[in-house]
Amino acid sequence: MAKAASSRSGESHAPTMVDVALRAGVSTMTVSRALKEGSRVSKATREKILAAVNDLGYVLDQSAGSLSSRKTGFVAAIVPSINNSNFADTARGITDELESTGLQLLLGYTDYTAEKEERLIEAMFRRRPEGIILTGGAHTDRARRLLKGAGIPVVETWELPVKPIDQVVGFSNEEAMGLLVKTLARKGYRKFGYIGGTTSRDTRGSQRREGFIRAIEELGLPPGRLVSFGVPPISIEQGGQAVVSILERWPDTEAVLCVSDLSAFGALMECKRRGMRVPQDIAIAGFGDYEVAAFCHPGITTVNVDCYGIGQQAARRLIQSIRGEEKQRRQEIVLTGYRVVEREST
Amino acid sequence: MAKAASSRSGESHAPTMVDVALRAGVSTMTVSRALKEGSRVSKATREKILAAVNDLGYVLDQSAGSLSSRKTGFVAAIVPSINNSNFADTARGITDELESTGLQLLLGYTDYTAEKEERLIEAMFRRRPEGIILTGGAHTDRARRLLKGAGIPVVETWELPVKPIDQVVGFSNEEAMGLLVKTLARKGYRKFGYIGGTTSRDTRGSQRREGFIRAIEELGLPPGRLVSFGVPPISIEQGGQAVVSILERWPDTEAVLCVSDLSAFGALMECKRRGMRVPQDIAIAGFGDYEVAAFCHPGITTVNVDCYGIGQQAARRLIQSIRGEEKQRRQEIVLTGYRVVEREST
DNA sequence: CAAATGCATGTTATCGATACCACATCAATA
DNA sequence: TATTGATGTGGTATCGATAACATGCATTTG
Repeated sequence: MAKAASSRSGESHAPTMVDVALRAGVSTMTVSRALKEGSRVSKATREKILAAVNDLGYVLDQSAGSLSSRKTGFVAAIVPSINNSNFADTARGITDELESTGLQLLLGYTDYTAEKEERLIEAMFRRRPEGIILTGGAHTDRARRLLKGAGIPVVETWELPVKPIDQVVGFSNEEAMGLLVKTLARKGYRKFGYIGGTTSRDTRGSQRREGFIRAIEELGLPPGRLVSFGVPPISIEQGGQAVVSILERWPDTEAVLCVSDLSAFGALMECKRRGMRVPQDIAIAGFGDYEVAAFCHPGITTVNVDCYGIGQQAARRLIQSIRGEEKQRRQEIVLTGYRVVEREST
Repeated sequence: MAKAASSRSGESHAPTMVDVALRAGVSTMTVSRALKEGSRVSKATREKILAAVNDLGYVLDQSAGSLSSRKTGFVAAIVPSINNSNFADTARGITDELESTGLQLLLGYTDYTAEKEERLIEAMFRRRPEGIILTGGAHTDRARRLLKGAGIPVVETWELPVKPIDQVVGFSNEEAMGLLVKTLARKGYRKFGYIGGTTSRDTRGSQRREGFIRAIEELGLPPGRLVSFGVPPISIEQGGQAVVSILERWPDTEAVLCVSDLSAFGALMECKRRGMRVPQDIAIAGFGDYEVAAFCHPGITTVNVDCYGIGQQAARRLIQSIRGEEKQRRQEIVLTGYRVVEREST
């Protein structure tokens, strides 16, 4: 009645390290070492083991490994949306940077809500990631508590939070938008409109809006004409609707700045559809330097942000903190670059 | 000299289920049940336990749980690129569909190479996913072997592989492109150009190209003028270069079809930059119905694909196979819809 | 030549949770 | 009253790997 010997090759369950060890005639410990980089196993033994692994089609079980070694090999990253090519670039930067380290990315998106972020953080923490990368500095109280209590490095990206949790890799959206206003003001534009929401959901958007307002003030220009449409992210279509709304209320508007290139593109296309000349009748600028901004006609003036680099650097800092002696110099802020790219739309 | 009792509250390590159990005055088994949906624990006990969980800031460790229950709660998905909004939509569909089930997505991208896909599959299998969703049917031999040997449901998406591994959720790219050709032929276009690569890297692209060629033949039209530029994915910029190349070699081309809306958009903008009228001087059509195609001016005629639905359905089938009695009717093929969307560019 | 060192490998005890079975209650039924 | 069944809870073994320590053998060194 006893359970039949599990060494029977006919068994249907997936092979474990024990099976490999038996077949190679060594202990599981040696198998474990042979499959790990930089452990010392004699060449002959390693070959025997690799042959056994191959024969059996064995695949290491990292769940078991991480329980034992107390290292999961996971890194968590949370972005507002993966349909946004800016954030997709950041995710790519993270993934590429992690690739060589053997760390694996757990990626989630919040749809721009702090509540979903909180739920994601909680779900991901059940996987015991060794570090986490977040977009922005707006989190629920509970999320903050979780993040601080987890004892893992945290990197906030894409902006400069007032109260950073740990490390930061980003730039001032306010300054960046201010720079764009100043650049256009220098070209002679004076009556500015702005398309972009106020909601707390998109903190980077709000910061850009603030930057716009402040720059207008500082330059002593006529007050900006602000319009917001829908919930973030503002789509191409909404950009088109918004520019119409601006032009109806303030027909003398000379330049319209948008929270992102997508809304700028929508505005641009709507203007062309209406037979307006850009930039002669109205100038349009965006933010983010999406691919579409460079290749549409006319090209859209925008602010280029190093999206991929943000991901790369965030991952790099995380890896350092994970690998490092943990007594790492935390609290560091890495500023990433941005620059205004002038094109034909202004 | 003995190790001090580990029940000391001053301990720095993260709390485990034992800590929660001690604090709530129950066994770990009861804690485990209390934290799991649909297990029977008395209301009073559950509240005690949840209070303890809260006090200690306890977070369940799923690595440990999955080792014990032999269920990891992971689903793997592999797409060619996450910077492509079509595939991002599919990833969104998968994630959204998984959300309510407690399954978590492991997402990876191949950069359109089968080798990277193989490496990803191997890396992901170390996490013992309960199912896997792939894009396309082109895999290395080793990848096929891994996939078949894993004993988990596999869903191939976005096309109809000749030799499916398991389940399929997709459509015929060949037919879809053929339909586009026929639609335009019906409008009177006869001299067609095509922009899109031949490489085996992008199998969907190759299938669309085949569909183009075959439809031209079937309709008895003058042979198509084919141009391919660079490695996939063909960018906006390359679309612009390609259309120039077509017009130089075959100035009388009436309509240009592109492997995707991105190249179509590039072609469109390049034409406008050169002062050509679309569609009067040349008609342009794309594939994929990206947001940009709908809102650029003129709007681009294209083939709408249910990207999000592909992800949703793939995830649904996977969930059924995972939850189901495993003796599920496998080998099923789900056809997802597509339709030609005619806009001003043709 | 004995002692010391280094390398390759094996042994044992976990990591943190859950499956499985056992058992004590208590209410409903014959 | 005895029997049955439903319910809530606990005890123990175990999932598959690795850390930490132990061991055996070969090589070096004074």
